[in-house]
Amino acid sequence: MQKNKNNFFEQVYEVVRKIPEGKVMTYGQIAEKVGTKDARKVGWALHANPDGSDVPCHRVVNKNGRLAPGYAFGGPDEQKNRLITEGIPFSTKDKVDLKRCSYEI
DNA sequence: CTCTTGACCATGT
DNA sequence: AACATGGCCAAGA
Repeated sequence: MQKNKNNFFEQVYEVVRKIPEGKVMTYGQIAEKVGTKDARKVGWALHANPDGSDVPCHRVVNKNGRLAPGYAFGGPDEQKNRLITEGIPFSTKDKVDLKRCSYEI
């Protein structure tokens, strides 16, 4: 067993990994779930996260339903495309319909 | 240890 | 709606 020096990462990854298909989670929500109030840490954790692994970062959006333009893995188009492919409803062209896909804890 | 940056959030103008 | 500021917290240089 390894020492969870990055327990925060582990928790974030775990939560994000558990997001079902067709649902998205906000940074603030994940932040609370991992026991913090700072959504920034969540965003930082995902950025420091080994993308392409088991963490579907594209299912993680901010509170405004906004994605991460320019800082995502391949661009907002890619993320949007993925979300649509996963079956995520969109409220607008660049925003996710949190009313329909908010995954509650 | 100090300073800067950051995939956020809330409020004010 | 867009821009600016403050807050919180952790990592990188």
